[in-house]
Amino acid sequence: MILRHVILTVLSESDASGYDIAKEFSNGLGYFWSASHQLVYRELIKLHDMNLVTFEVEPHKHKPDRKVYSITDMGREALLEWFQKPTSHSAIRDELSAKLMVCDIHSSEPMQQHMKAECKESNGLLDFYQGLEHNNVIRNLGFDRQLRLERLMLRRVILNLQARIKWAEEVEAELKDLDSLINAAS
Amino acid sequence: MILRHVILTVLSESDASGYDIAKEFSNGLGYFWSASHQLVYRELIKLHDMNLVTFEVEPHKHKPDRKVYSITDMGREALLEWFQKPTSHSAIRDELSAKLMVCDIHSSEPMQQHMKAECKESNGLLDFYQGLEHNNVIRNLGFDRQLRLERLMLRRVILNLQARIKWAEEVEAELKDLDSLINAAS
DNA sequence: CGACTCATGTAACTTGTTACATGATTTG
DNA sequence: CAAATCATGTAACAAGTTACATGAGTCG
Repeated sequence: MILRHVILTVLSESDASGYDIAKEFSNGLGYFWSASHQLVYRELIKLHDMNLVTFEVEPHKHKPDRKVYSITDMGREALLEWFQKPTSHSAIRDELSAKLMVCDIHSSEPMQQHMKAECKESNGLLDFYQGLEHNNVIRNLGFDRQLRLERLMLRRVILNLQARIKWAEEVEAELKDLDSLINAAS
Repeated sequence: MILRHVILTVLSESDASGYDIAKEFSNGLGYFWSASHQLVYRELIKLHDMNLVTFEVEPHKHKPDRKVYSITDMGREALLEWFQKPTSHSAIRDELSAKLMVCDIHSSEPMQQHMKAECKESNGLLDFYQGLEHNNVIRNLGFDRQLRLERLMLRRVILNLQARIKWAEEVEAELKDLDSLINAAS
């Protein structure tokens, strides 16, 4: 549902092949959505069935043919309708909290390891995205709308990572304290 | 995969029917995971096929029979194995960021409305979860392990909601600024 | 007397993952 | 000479949603 609209948004900016779109999920789109190439191809077929996109085959010598997709007027309408419709919170599914619950019946030691790994990984990602943000701010000397929107997307990721790191630190400290009580009692 | 282990964790604490477990997703489990009753029943069948749980039918007069599930030793092993295994970051999928991208080709006005709604909803949830946290802290006069773990789960939700609210505020302010530039130019 | 709770499920569908397949061209 | 890039897909599976079905008991 949402992936379909992400694809329509990409096609609103310029025509593209399934391959091009799939690649974008490793770049800019990857800030907020992920999808494998298989899924992209499947969704493009569905979008075509719904008359929201058309395509033309572009033959290539020495390379596979490309199917270049374009958005239709119906596609543009569908995109606008989705854009204006209220957004509901998606279901929470958090594996680390699920594992935290296991600390009630097992030693919390593995959980402390998970928290260390979470800090390390999230800090690595945070550095990366803050690097992109820094870069974005520098490039945006004028008032480029696209750059400013890109920055807001980066802000989302950054704020989320900071919250994850803070949580991991809190949990690690608290679990250490919990274990020290057990050791003191024994 | 994860739902299966959440169910095993519940059954580690006490035996329960599918109905009981499904109901827990509206209570404590709902802090970090969601699942419909249909899905819970289906997963219980799979867990039974894998010999990770057993069940006994408890007949009831005037009420439907209950299938009461218990975890097996194999189930306990499987749970411990999952608990100790490193956790990978789950794929990012954020509908609001996806809609933000549409602001590049449409008026940002609907997005500002989405941000207002997001603030309102997240603030409502934040109040609710902070109420639970307050309650938890008050009850935890001793050093109850379960209560302290519950509090950590609440911290996850709270930190995440605070990040969401901060982002929504930043986006709303920035989009207003973006629009004022357009109006000033015209 | 209508709605909610208790308690189980089936079935169709959607969304996403993983493994496999093909085959030419470019790069280290 | 192996690996990556370009470019398309099929097929099986896993996970989650939505709609439907049944039927007694309780509460306002």
